Amino acid sequence: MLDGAAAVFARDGYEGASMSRIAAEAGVSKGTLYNYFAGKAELFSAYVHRDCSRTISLMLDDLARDETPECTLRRLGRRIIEVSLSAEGLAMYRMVIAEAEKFPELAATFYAAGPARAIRHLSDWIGDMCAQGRLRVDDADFAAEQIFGLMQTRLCIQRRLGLIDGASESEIDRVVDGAVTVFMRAYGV
Amino acid sequence: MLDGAAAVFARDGYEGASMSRIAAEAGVSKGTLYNYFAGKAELFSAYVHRDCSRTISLMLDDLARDETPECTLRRLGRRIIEVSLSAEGLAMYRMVIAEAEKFPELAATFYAAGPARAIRHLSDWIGDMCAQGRLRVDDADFAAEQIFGLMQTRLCIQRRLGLIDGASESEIDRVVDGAVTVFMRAYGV
Amino acid sequence: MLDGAAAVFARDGYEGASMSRIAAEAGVSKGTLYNYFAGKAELFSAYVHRDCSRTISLMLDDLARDETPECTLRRLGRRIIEVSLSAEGLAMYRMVIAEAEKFPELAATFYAAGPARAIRHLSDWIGDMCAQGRLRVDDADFAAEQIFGLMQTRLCIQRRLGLIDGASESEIDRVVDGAVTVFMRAYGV
Amino acid sequence: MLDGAAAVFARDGYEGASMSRIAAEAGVSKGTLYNYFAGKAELFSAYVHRDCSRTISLMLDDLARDETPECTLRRLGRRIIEVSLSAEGLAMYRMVIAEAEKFPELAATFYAAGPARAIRHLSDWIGDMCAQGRLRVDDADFAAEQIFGLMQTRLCIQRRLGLIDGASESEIDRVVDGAVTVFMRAYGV
DNA sequence: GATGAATGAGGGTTCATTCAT
DNA sequence: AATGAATGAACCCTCATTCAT
Repeated sequence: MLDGAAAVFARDGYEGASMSRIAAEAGVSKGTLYNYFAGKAELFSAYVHRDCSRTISLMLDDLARDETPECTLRRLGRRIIEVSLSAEGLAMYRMVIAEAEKFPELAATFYAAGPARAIRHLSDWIGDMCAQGRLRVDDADFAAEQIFGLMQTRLCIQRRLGLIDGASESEIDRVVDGAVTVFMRAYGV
Repeated sequence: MLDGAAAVFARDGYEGASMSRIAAEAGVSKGTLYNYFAGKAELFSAYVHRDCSRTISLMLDDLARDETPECTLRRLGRRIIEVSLSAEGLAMYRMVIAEAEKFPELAATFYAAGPARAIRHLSDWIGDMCAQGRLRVDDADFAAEQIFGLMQTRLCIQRRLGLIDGASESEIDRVVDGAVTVFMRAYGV
Repeated sequence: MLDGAAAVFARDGYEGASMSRIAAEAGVSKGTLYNYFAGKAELFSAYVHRDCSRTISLMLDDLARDETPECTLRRLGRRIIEVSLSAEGLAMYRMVIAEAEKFPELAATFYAAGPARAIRHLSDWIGDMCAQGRLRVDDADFAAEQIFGLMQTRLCIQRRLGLIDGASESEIDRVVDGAVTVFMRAYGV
Repeated sequence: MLDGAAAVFARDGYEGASMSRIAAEAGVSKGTLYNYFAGKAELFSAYVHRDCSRTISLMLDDLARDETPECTLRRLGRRIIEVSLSAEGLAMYRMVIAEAEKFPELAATFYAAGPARAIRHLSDWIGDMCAQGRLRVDDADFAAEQIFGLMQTRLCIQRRLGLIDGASESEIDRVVDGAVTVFMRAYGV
């Protein structure tokens, strides 16, 4: 049922989605939908809560640390970009942004599950690197956000606007390499 | 009439806006609205076309170049952030992102009027600086996008998610200074 | 349009009536209904306001006074009963009673247009009769209400419960005569 | 289970009540409700049948006769008014009146349990009084209905319309005394 | 015997759109 | 050129009812 909601919400957005279509997509009756969720808003909320972390957490799984700083940055950067470009990540971003005024709590959830987690992860890692004398950073949080910003360049912007449908490995690498280069020049020892 | 549309679309989004409310806001009848615009989609399109450049072009006006590179970067960076945080800029971004699938042409228009213009401007400036030997940059376009990305950090992300309602001068300066510092360390001579 | 509402409300009651049926009965679309009335409640209110006085005011028109007290009482009594037994009067009574909690204002309107008017009329007339020395009444208002109560006997009660569908002239006369007899014995000089 | 139905029906009326709320109020599942009652109509019917006499029979209990006629009339009159003003009596009256068309049998039940019983009781008593030479009445049934009508004055009407929420002892006494006075003047020896 | 998940028809309401005036 | 009355499809949601467990 949440899967049906996911499909329709992702395709039509919150306002554009109709409970009828969601019910049809889920293979249940409208009545059943309302037996499980108090209304459209609650269904939307449940869907975002479930898929937010599910989708975005792919970003941070299995990130080993025993590598060179550049390697770690590259791997994480690629993940960030891949998630941002994925159909699910894109749909989630669009909907949460569009309905942020109406569902402030969902926006907070999205931020915590996605950007905030990635940034915190990066920040911790930067702290480690500094302690090991491999980076020189004053404000680790801020530097982490900068990496994040550098990754959201070109591809992510254009994808969100529907100007591109995806990106090749080499295009992603180009962005990642550029970001890592800038970062290391700025903060490397 | 487009002013009425602007007010309602910005407040309610595309799906949430109703032709009735727009007509009321504009002080004309629904019939008149339809005499000038074929339908809601076309009205939306006309509104975005007009306000896109109008809002976003504030970003680039009066940007003199006879300063130090840091000064120029700072001024432009502040502009970018201010527009992104402004009510109009935010509303436009949300709507265009949300409806990018349905109105691909509007997304292209938005991109051209906003990010693309800023990036081209930056790119040209970077070319000049390189010619003057004050910067060392291989791919000027890419570097320009990186500046843009570094500016969209922290404040812009949170604003789009409704987590903050604005930012103080000093918060903006913090982001701008951080971005300029990283950029100059990476690309300064 | 109010005529359609009247027909459906009278037949199905407020809760039982549907805007669809009213629209069909009125020969307009549901949309048109909502162009004229903000909602079901307002339509109901408009209908009651219009038909309340329209229906009930038949009760008091053309009541000349230059007769014997008995004659006047009889004529008015017959009117009260006739209205109470009429299809319109009955439907109005049922609906207003049923929805009094939800539409207190309508109940007040109904009371003012119907019972209160009849009672005030009677009270004034009783005052005149006392001044002429033809009746001896302490509390004219109260005596008026008593006449009203005496008229609502047997036929009205049974009609409201659907136990009878109407009454013959002689049945009405029986109630009226009984009421007038009791009243005159109690208050006549 | 009938208690739950009683609470909800009395509060929301027949149309306004929902089987879900009744089940919740009764603390059973909707399925169970349908195991015991064929549907909403039958449940309503069962509720009215049970509570009709239960509520209204308070009217006639403990009415001793060994008093003066005025005393007896007063006691019975007070009872009639009290029941009519009570929350239960009022709710029952409203519902039965509103749904009389749809549930003619219930209206008959209500009439038999309430007004008819009171009237028959009064009629019998009037017969006794006549036999004892303390009253002079031609048509005992009709006179009984007149007493009933005289009691339903002022307070009952206004209560049914929601114009008042109850009445003080003295207000009730006023109505009762007035009714008894009229009746005794009309029919006393 | 009791449950509660499932249904689908219908509820009131909104809305983009049309068209005669 | 401007209007506003009219439409009907679609909206979200509620409900009486059924039935496998």
